[in-house]
Amino acid sequence: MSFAVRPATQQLRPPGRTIINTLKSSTINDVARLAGVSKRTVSRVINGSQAVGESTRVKVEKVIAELNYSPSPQARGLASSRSYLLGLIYDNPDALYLDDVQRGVLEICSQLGYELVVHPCRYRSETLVQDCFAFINRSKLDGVIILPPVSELDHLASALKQAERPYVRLTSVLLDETYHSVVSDDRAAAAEMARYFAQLGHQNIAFISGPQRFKSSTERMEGFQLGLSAYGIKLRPDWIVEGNNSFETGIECAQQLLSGTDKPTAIFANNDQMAAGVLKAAHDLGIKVPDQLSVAGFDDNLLASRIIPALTTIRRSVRQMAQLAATKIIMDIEGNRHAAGHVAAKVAPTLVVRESTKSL
Amino acid sequence: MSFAVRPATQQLRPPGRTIINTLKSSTINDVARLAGVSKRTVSRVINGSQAVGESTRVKVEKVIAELNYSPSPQARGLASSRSYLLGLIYDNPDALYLDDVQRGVLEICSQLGYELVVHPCRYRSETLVQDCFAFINRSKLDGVIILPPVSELDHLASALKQAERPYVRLTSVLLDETYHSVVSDDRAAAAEMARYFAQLGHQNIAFISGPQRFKSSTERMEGFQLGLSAYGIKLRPDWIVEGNNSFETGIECAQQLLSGTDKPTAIFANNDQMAAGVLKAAHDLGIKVPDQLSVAGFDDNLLASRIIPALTTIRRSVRQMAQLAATKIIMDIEGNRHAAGHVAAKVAPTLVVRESTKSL
DNA sequence: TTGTAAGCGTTATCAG
DNA sequence: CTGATAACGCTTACAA
Repeated sequence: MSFAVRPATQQLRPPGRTIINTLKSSTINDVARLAGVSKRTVSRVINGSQAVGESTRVKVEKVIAELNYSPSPQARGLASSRSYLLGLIYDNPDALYLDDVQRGVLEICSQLGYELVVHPCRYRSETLVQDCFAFINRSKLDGVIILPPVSELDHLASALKQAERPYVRLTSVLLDETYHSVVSDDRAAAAEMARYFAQLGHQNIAFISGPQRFKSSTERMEGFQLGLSAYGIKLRPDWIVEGNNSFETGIECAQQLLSGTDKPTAIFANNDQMAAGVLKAAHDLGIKVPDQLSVAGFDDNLLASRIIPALTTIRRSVRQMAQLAATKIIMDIEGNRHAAGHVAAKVAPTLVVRESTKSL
Repeated sequence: MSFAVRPATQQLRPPGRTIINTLKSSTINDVARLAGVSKRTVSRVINGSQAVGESTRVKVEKVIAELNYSPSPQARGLASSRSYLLGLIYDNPDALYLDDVQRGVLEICSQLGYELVVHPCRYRSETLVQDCFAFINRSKLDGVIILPPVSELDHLASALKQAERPYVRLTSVLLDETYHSVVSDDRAAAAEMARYFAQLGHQNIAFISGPQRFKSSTERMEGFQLGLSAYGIKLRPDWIVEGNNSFETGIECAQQLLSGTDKPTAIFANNDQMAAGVLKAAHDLGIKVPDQLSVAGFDDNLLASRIIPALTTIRRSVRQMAQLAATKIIMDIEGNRHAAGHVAAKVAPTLVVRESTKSL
């Protein structure tokens, strides 16, 4: 059977037509028929098999392009038990972080033909593991990317490992093989903040930590303490208070810290939300920031640059971490675990100095 | 062939085992075999067909529960050309809004057995429609939910309509059939803000609009003007300035508004981001908010309650809108377009008074 | 290098 | 009310 090749003058058609063509998708059979080869050969071309003659490949690719053909992920999945779907598992109150992650992951996904399915869940749920597996199985996800703090749950990870389901965890300390991990070095970042505070001349420094059950919290706290100790500064135990990362607890912790007779001259909070709470409390107490009190946060979320005074904070390149995670997981899915292990696993956050800190 | 029904004493097993069971999912054939009926009958039960004997149904359901069986969406999709996947199309700079939407949609999705696939896109792209269709076709999405401002693009909607692909648009004015729409009444909300300003005694009022190409911007502006006119107040033309909804343009617009000799005593901005910019500009100019200037925004995003002074603003129940959208689209997908048209299509935003406004 | 045929787990058709 | 049997669009042994 022979076909006249349609000239590429599609511009002349009404735009609606093109769209409809795109909509009613053709199948592998159409391609095979038009190219005068077997299904199997088309399949080989689609999957980039080496065992295809150059001229055959060109011919098939041409037909594919003409037909605007793209294989059905459903049929593909059914036949090969893959779905070309990645899952994103999180229980994250920070919408900004989440959005960054999604964009980063999607940049890679769309290049490699995967889609992203989102799944908020409850970190503290008894049935978290079951929930996640139900999610994964329901849509036969090829793999999942897990965001903190859920990513810190070792029992989830080991269940995934046991089930041989590819996964990558975004964490703030290495908890798993490098092909399962992308970590932001929160410890080093907090140490850098300590150094900055010390060089500003602060001695009386307070720290508002996040929940101690989160690794990210302990990493930041320890990094901060370590950094300070290099300058011979030690945090007073009563100037270490714990919040839950919310704006409200930031206010409460700050009130506690700033109510005594001797007050700290600088406060480092575990995240920007709480730092914003500190700003609020200080404002209400009539304490001027940064003149009487320096304040810093962690995350560099939207708030940080909008608030008055703008927050000195730590910026993590969440987007980049997400890209790395997506790259790794797709490599793993496609049988390249070894290579995935060699993709960068650690991202260094950076200090962003704004208006909320000042030398003594 | 006959099978002893396994007693339901799964609790006795080690928990790991349960998970693995859950992972390796059984098929419709297993269910059919164990229940001693045909595949077809199991399929009927799954899909809630009426044409199944009560005793048969019970028997099958029992086996399904025991096996923890759930049908493969891939196979289902292949056979029935449905994917049980919903798409979310947006080009939204506001991560908070996006997160709210996702949560709202997912609450409904998970109840009804659908998953959500996300797709950021570029509002201004020439190839937007093609991009969206490629996205839809690639994963054979059952339908899409479109967020503003992309949702305002009529050519996208009509292409979708022509292709008979279910969709729902979240907009700020009714642009489509009610089964294709969930709208937040921004006009009424802005009018309420006007009333509030007027009752506070303000006469010299300025407005920072969003881009006039967005319906949401024109709706809010017209609503505000209408509300004001009820009190005999008219906006001075030079006190209507246009920003692009960013913090930065909020600053610029405010500088312009506040640099003259006679200044407005109140500024209403099209969104919270710009209102935050106004706060910043006022602060830098030494103008006290709310003592010398009242400021209000729109959205009630995270920023609004964290900033100092906390912003008076308009809260939209985004979550609820998202739920309605998901409900409608699933009804439409499942052939119940008529019912979808009768689900509430309009959500009323509400005024939230905080610290940034004050009576004259 | 290429093709044939047998699934993958559902739903749909059409009898009974 | 129930059950064979043929799709659905693709991959994968197994040949050729």
